[in-house]
Order: sequence, then structure tokens, then C-alpha cells
Amino acid sequence: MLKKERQEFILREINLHNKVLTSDLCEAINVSEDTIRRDLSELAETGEIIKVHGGALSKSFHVSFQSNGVYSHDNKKLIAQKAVTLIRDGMFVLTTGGTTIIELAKALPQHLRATFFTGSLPAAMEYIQHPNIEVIFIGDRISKNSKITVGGDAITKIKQINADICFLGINAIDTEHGLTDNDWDVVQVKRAMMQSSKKVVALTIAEKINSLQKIKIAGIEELDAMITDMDPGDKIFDTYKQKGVEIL
Amino acid sequence: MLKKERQEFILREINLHNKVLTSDLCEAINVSEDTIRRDLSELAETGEIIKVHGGALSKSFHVSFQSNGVYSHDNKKLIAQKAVTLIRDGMFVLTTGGTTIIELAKALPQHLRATFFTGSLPAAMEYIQHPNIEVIFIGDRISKNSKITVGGDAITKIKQINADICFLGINAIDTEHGLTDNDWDVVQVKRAMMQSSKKVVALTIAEKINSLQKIKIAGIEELDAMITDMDPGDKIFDTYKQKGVEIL
DNA sequence: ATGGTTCGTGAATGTTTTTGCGGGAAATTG
DNA sequence: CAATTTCCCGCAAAAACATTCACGAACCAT
Repeated sequence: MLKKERQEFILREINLHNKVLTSDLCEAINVSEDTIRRDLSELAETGEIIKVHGGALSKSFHVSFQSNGVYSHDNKKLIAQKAVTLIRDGMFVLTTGGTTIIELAKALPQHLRATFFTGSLPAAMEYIQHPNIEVIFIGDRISKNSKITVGGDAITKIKQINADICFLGINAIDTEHGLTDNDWDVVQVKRAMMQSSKKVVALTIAEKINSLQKIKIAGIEELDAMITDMDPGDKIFDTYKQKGVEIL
Repeated sequence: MLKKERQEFILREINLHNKVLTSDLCEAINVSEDTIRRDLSELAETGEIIKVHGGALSKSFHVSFQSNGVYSHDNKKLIAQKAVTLIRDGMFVLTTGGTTIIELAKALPQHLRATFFTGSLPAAMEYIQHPNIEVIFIGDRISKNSKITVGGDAITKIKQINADICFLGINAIDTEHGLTDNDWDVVQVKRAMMQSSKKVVALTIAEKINSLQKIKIAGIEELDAMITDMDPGDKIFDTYKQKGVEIL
């Protein structure tokens, strides 16, 4: 088994169970403990996992409940402000999960009357606070890391929807590889959502721009618009604009 | 269990109950008291908790109990304690929503390995905190009052399930009219859940016993058990027992 | 091909971390 | 005050870790 292959296996295992033991892994993959340790160190180096004595934990293991613990909070608020301007009364809106989407949910104006589809527990909790928004939850198995529903049932349901607009919280995007992510199940869901929407909008903080993850969701050309916390005129966006993505 | 994992567990336990006993923890996690004490010391060192003789306290405790404004909180905890004893490893469990069910979710033992089906957002948020519990969310339109999914899609999905046990948080029950509620959509869901379970258990605080609402869910005889905060030997339950309901 | 280089892995060695236990000090309770 | 519980300190064993070295694979330029 190749090194990269092995590390992806470890990553998947962690995202699945929220933790791994060094001893378990070395038995499962049949390599020495030292090799596993080296892998865990590398993955911890790039910040993909948290290494602890005896194994490693998923980053999302430590759940802080205050919203001020959200990384890059102010930037995400700004993104949310821009995003709400795209939503009109009567629209059918599809959204993923993620902290940026939560900010979007909080920024929705009181008078807005629309129907929101989501598979994200935290996002749904926000949406139902709003008096004039109807919430349809997409059911299936819930992934503990991302707190969204994943699986065939969810995807089938999403495909039955014909939404006006879809907001994607993005983990990584670059001009060459497009939208990428690191959880296979989540990728399937996002892909389905893109296909079920007339218009697809990506939300992301600046530092995730031109970064790359393991699994491809879709190419840049499938995006209609992208919203970031930066000035839309910035030259970093030139390539995106060439490929037909509107920057807000 | 990894050290960090253990400390997260302790933190969660403290934030949940505002205090912990060293002895309780060492029994729950199955390590020596010294280990627990060392953990508490470390957590106190970083200022996350307050260590006292015999255990530790939540920092926010002395600011008087901010503890949720849930009505009859302690009684519901007691009910939850009784309810968890019915759940075994590997079971498929169906639950409704409601504050009593939330307490049940919080009271689930860490080691329990089971699959939970629910249409309640708050309940699902609790379930996903537990490491060994798989959560399947039943999707459809979300009712803002009850924060659970309602509608035909949800009911269709519920009918496809074959659960071992179903926990119903109930609003009103009396010997003559059985289980009653005041939301038509919610009633449909509860009825479907009862039909999809081998065993049906009703959870309710004492004061809802022998009360009546507008819409009927089911008769007493369709209940297998009822859990309340009262003594199961109380004579108020005589009629229920006659009709074959086990009282816990 | 060939010699040199780099990379990935496993093994050997010594170090650090974690944990449980015993005994005595300190706190709590009646 | 006395009994019990809880705590603290030091120790020892086991587990996990870092470091170093050696060997073989793949790679590359000659």
C-alpha cells in the first residue's frame, strides 16, 4: 500500500470515527507502528488531524458551543451579508452546512419569505428561528463531523428538488482542480445539490482560495458565482472571471 | 480511551450537570481515581473547570444556575434515567422530540452502541455528540413549534423502519381517551412511529397524566410501557396496569 | 546499464508519558 | 475527637514515542 493511499485511509478512518488508535491502524494496514506514527505526524503537521498520545483525533472533535469560537468569524459575517442579497421572496434555496452557511442563516432578513432545503442540523436550527421561512430537512444518516445528512437517500431526495439557488460552503477551491473536499460522502451531497439548482453560489473565506483537497466536487465552470470576504475587483479572481464565475 | 478524549468527556459531563464526583467519573470511564484526579487537575490548570474536594464544578456554576429554562427539569432527568435502562447494544431506536427526549439523549451512556432514528432537530443534535451512536434523521418539512419533521414523506420513511423500541414524549394521556396531542401533523408522525416499533414506551411527567388534548394519537392498550417521575407503585397507575401497560 | 541519490520503511535503542498502587497527610463528617 | 474519605507524593511497570541506522525501491543523469 502506497504512502499517500495509506494516509487517505487514515484520514477517512478518523473522519468516520472521530478518533484512531495507533495500534489499531498498524494492525489494520499491517505496517509498523513507527510508520503510522510518521503518517500521523505528517497529517498533524498539515493540520488535518489532531495528534495525541496513543493515536489521533478529528479536528471537529472538540466542539465549542459559543459562536465566537468560529474561525474567521467577522469575515464570514461579511460573506453572509453579500449572500443574502441574492435571495428573493418565494425562492427555493438549497444550502449545505458549515460555519459560513450558519452566518448566512443568521443574516437573513426577517421579512424574507422563502423555502430552504438543507441537510445540515445547525443550519436548520437557525432557519427555523425565522418566522417566514419554510424549512425542509433532507433526511438520512448524519455524519458526525460535518453534522449534515449523507447517503443515497439524501441524494435521491436532493435530485427531486428544483431549486432556484444553491449556496455551497466550500473547503477548498482552485482554478485548476475546481471545488475539492476531503470527505467522500459530503462530496456526493454537494455534487447532487449543484445539479439540482439553477444557480450555484460558492461561499468561502479568502484563505481557502487556491487551496486543494483530496476529492473533486466539480470544476470552476459549474459555478455561477463566488462570494468571499475580499474585494471582487482583486486580481486573484481574474482566472475565475475568465471561466465565467461572477465574483461578489 | 485516549487521555484527551477522556478529558473532553469530563468537560462535557461537567457542563451538563454543573458538577462531577471523582468517584462517579472513575466508575463511568473505568480508570483509577488517581487518573481522574490528574485529569481534573490539568483541566483546572487551564482554567476550564473548578476543582474541589471530591470532584469538580463548572465555572459558570457560581453565577447561579443558568441551567436551561426547561420546565420540571429534574423530573425529566429522572425519567431519562429510567428510560436508558431499556436500551441495549445494537438496538434500533425511534424517538420523537420534546424536552424529555432531550434529557434521554443526554443520559445515554457513553459506551452504548445503537442506531437512533428521529425527526427532531434538537434530539439529533444531542445524539451526534455520542461517539457510538449512529443517527438517521427523518427528513421532510420542519414544524417550527415542535422542531420535528412532519409530512407525508416523513411518514413514508418511518413506515419503512422496523425499530426495536420507540420513545414517545407525550403531551397528554388519560385512561379513557389514551394518548392525545394538539398538533395534527405531529400526531400523524407519532402514530406512524408507534406502528413501526416492536415496543412503544411513553415518557411523561406526572402532571400530564390524566390530562386531555384535542387530537387522539392512540389508545392506552397500544402502549407497552410508561415512564414517569413517580413511584411505579402509585395507585394512580392501577387502571394503566390493568390495560397491560408496564409502569417504570 | 551503472553508479549515485533520494525516499520509504522497519528495526534497535533510549527517552518520555501515562497509569495504577501504596502509604501517609489532609480534609470532611458525625 | 475519631472514623472515613479524599488527596498528594513517589515509585514502578507498561505503553507510546523520538532518534538513529540500515536496507531496499525508485529515480535520475551520465
